[in-house]
Amino acid sequence: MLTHSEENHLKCIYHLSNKSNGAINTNAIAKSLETKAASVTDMVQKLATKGLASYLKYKGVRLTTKGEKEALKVVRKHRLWEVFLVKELGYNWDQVHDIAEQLEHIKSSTLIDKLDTFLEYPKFDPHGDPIPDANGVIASKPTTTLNILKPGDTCTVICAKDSSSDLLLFLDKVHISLGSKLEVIDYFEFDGSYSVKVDNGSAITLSTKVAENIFIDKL
Amino acid sequence: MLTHSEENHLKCIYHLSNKSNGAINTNAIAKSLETKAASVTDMVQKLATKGLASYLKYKGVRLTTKGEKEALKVVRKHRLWEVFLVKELGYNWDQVHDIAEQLEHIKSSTLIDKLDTFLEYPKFDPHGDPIPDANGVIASKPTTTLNILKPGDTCTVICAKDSSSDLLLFLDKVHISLGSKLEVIDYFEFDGSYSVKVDNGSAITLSTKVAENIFIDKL
DNA sequence: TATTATTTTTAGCTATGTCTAAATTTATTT
DNA sequence: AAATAAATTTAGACATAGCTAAAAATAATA
Repeated sequence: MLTHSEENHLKCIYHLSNKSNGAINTNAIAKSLETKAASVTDMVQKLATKGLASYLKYKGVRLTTKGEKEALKVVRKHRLWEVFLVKELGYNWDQVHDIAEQLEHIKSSTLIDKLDTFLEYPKFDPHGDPIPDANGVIASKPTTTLNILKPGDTCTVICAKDSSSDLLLFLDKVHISLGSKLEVIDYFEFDGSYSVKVDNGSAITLSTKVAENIFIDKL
Repeated sequence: MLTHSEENHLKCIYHLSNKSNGAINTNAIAKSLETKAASVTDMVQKLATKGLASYLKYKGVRLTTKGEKEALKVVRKHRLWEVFLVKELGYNWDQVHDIAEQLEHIKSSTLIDKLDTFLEYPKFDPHGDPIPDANGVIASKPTTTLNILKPGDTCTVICAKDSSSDLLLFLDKVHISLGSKLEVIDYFEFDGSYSVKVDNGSAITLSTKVAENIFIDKL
């Protein structure tokens, strides 16, 4: 059983490994976790002892397969809880990180899969980051935006490209949220706007600018 | 800010104070928390220093007003999370305690009230224990069962009196769950059975025995 | 009431996880 | 290549929260 601190270090190393390749520096971890290099050294040695990381003095850390598996579990929990907080409890995506940071450490062999089912197996969190499945398989970040769709196409909304509150307010007003199902009814060459049905309801109009800023999952 | 252990001790003292009156023994707390008397002494002294409990050596502890307020916050969190786990995630009421025991320690000034709203302000948890409101006001355990209702009366389901799996299975089959709205349509003198509408759906028949074992909140 | 039993506290130890400061290694620059 | 700078590790400290064993206080019993 891993401690909160061990899980945090694993997750941190996992994230840093995705940004740069090669082993991860003690200092980078310390900065990211807002702790001190000396403390990181201790934890990293502990993770190595447990077979979760490979560590060479002065050279940096990497996760082992086992360590990455554990890191992905934490990432999965964090992102699923974020979906819950935004989709179900009505938080904004910029408010949920600290709470998810705590919820990701809840220990239970069944909880997270039940939550996943409850949320209907979301593939992305409210920031657009992919959610690992129960086996630790993880997709890449979304690249498709609404404006590549043609009339007749359908999709689900993943997240906004930029999280300016102006855009969020607009989306909220037209009842587009995380996971909304959209159907493109029409496209108008004149101004590049779209007519779109939201969750099989009434059709609304979206400007090019809006369409360019909504990440989607094409169906 | 309280630690997990401090919160656990406060909650424990709160619960024991409701069972017996007078100050609470160190030993009773230790037994309840599955720890040792010496450890409890330490924590209790700490709580006293923080103004959360009044403590006299060898005489036992009581919560101060401040301490009881904090205890009630933890109880509120625990029970609301239990409702979430049962009502939303599909756990049985005998499976949720350990998970709620962890969730109750999540720190956030907004989370629990949003959860309360999401769950539509339940008054009782799945074990029938009352949930303190945001101000710490708490009702007493339910005493009313379905069999006191007359045709035309309506109520919401609080919980089952005994949690035998037979009864739970039956209730599940007829789609009666925590928070279901029931309307008594008819009562049959012959066998004491009831005709009841569940959530404004179709009418079903409940035997006297079932009716005697469902705690309700009369509307 | 004196004695024994029980409860509670104190004292001292341990483990975890953090820190600072000093020592060491690695990297950079002249 | 030597000197300096930066990064990393080690050593030693501290706080929290738990424990055991011994001491002290209280309760129960002969």
